[in-house]
Amino acid sequence: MKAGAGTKAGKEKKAAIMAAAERLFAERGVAATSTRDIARELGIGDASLYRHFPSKEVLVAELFADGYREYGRLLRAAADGKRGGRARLSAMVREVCRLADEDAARFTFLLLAQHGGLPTVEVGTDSPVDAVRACLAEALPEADAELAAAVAIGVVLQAATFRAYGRIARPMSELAPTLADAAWAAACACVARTPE
Amino acid sequence: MKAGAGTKAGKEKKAAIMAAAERLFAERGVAATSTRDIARELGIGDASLYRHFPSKEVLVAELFADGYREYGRLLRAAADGKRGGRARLSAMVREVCRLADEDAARFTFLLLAQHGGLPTVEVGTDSPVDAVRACLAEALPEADAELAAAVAIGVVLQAATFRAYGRIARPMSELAPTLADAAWAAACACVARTPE
Amino acid sequence: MKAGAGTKAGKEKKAAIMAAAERLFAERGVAATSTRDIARELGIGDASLYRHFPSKEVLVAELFADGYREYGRLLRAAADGKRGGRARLSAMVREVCRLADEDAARFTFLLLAQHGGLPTVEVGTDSPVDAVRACLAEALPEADAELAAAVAIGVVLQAATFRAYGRIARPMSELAPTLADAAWAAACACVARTPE
Amino acid sequence: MKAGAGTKAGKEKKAAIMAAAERLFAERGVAATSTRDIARELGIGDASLYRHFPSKEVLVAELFADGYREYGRLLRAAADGKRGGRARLSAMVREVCRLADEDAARFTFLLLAQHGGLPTVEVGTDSPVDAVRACLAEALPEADAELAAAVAIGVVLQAATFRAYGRIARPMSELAPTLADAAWAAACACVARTPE
DNA sequence: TATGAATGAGAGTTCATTCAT
DNA sequence: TATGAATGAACTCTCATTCAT
Repeated sequence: MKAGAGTKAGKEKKAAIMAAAERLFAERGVAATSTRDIARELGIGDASLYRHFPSKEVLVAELFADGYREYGRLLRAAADGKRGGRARLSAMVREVCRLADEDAARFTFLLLAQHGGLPTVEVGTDSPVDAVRACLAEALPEADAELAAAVAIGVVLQAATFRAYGRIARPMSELAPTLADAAWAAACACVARTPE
Repeated sequence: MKAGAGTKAGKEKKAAIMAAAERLFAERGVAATSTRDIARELGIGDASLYRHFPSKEVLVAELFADGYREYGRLLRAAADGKRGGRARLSAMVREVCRLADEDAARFTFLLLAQHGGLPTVEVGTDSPVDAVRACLAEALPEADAELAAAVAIGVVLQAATFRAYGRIARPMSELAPTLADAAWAAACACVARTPE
Repeated sequence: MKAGAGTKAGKEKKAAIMAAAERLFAERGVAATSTRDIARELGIGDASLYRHFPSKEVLVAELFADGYREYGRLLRAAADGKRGGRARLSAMVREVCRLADEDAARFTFLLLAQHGGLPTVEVGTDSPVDAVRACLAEALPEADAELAAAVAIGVVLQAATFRAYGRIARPMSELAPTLADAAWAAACACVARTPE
Repeated sequence: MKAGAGTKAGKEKKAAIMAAAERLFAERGVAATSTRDIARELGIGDASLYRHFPSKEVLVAELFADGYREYGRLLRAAADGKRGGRARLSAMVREVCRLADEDAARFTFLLLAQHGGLPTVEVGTDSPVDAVRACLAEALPEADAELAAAVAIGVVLQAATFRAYGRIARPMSELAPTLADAAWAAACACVARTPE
């Protein structure tokens, strides 16, 4: 049997490693999580990781790139059926809040954690950030798209950060309508500004 | 009597260490900066840091607490003369943008970097976050103060993050008016559910 | 019945492994060549080597013993028809030079590389070293045979080493006549103490 | 006290490390000697080595470069007073034999061991090899200097190798006169050859 | 006070080898 | 038979910290 790279069992193991790593990275940060920590979490030897990933750096990068792309896809999908910038942004915000609630580890790792500059990762225009930017660029053509995206995203992420620090108790999904309004309002404020 | 930890020379040295550490922490992150890096930056021996700080953790905590308190003070001072929530928030945003432009290292270290959960730091109610929260709690008594603070802060910090990643080129101070409007609009959206 | 270790296909595989290993060992040294390197070179799985060899050490030993014996046989064969010590040594030198040119990897592995003391290998009196020693012992009965063999061999091997390091450009075969004279002269100097 | 790099005690320690490393490298080879082995030999922690050398590679390189240069110097010094190529070569051979007997570890490390290609080391024309080459180039201007050096050096080094393997029992110094004759004879054989 | 030296713990990674399939 | 997965041991090297001077 000359199976290329990755038996079924192998792929499952790889997925298990990624899941465990993601959880630990979200909890403690990438730098504070050792490869041994990840292995111990899975009950395997530390050297076994290296059958599935050539290095910790690649593991982090792959994890990040995969998740980031997936998030971008989900946001675009959420906005897909909606008409009007406000409704589309609203759908995206709702989706983000759902993701934050349903898989907190992944959300934290992807959007709140610091990965040390991520010099390796290049996601192109698949990212959730770009999904928001594209939405707002279309809806508010007179606004600085980058800035509008920044403020809209900031609204949601900072709420999530407050939640992570325990300053906010309610689940994100409950906050979604309010955050959607706030994000839209903030984005709108980026229009019709005569540069002083 | 040689320069001691309590003397003028001692204090200067301590300040120099803090400044160098802050710069390196902002550039590479706390975890990626070793005590030796800091010492080398200053041209002193690696053990000399321990004349002024009992541990790296304390250095980080002190740096953070000092800066955080100072930022809180500055924000409150900026808002002091103003009347009305909107004007007060606006002044705070302007001040934050000025700080971001004038000492990027400190700003990045205090507001953008992650310090690994910061479990040691306890700033009480002196923090810039609480300054914003207090301002909005007074101005928008019907809003969830914590949430309003989160969205207003998120607006500004995410813009700064985009700038740090090179997505936004203009200095923060130029963006300040827009960000002030956006922050206020976002905070207002946290009141009731009637779209303004 | 699939190809087994004793079948024709099995023997071919084993030979392929030995050839690849020899090349890599010569290029990088034994210690710097991993079993995985060898497997990858052949496009087979890392565990497959162990179908043919019980350990890396045995692979090295077998490779060395085989080659060494073969070299001894070839040297003896080269000298076989010749009369007189000088002619016999000359033929051996020529043969060694031919071997160096024709299969540099094998030559380097067998005669220039160090294998870490080679404690496992025991070639008895089949070795090329002993072939030279026997030749000189017969031709120069008054000389210390071991020493005479050493100097004669050193003449040729050091030339090959210089070639390996790029200090000598011409192929060994071109140097063979000169090296034969030099080796003979050196061996003769091991007789008595009367300068020839 | 702002001593540049290296207290007196520090320099002694560095020398001790180099001596221990040299001995182990000679005994087992560079690859088979771990940094921990060296540290254990000295009764210090493994991390302590890194206060004196930035890496194992640098330790090896420094050791090699230092010793090689020293050997070159000694060979040139040994030949200095002598007149005539033969006498000069003879003095060099005697000196090499003395070095082999007096500090076998260093001799083995420098001249017999394999350091893995030594890509880092660049000794220029200070090396013992070049000392021999220069001597022979002057004495035998019609010979290919590189080849003459190779054969002369091979004579001595292969004798030393035989000794290292236990094939020769007498100390090198006893063999020196014979080896000097043999080396000179071999070098002379590189003259007056009409390239066939 | 300031420093070079020292160090135990631990990092990421590689290795030869075993094992289940 | 051939293989991907697994692994314990070992590797080089870094870190925050302590200590003698």
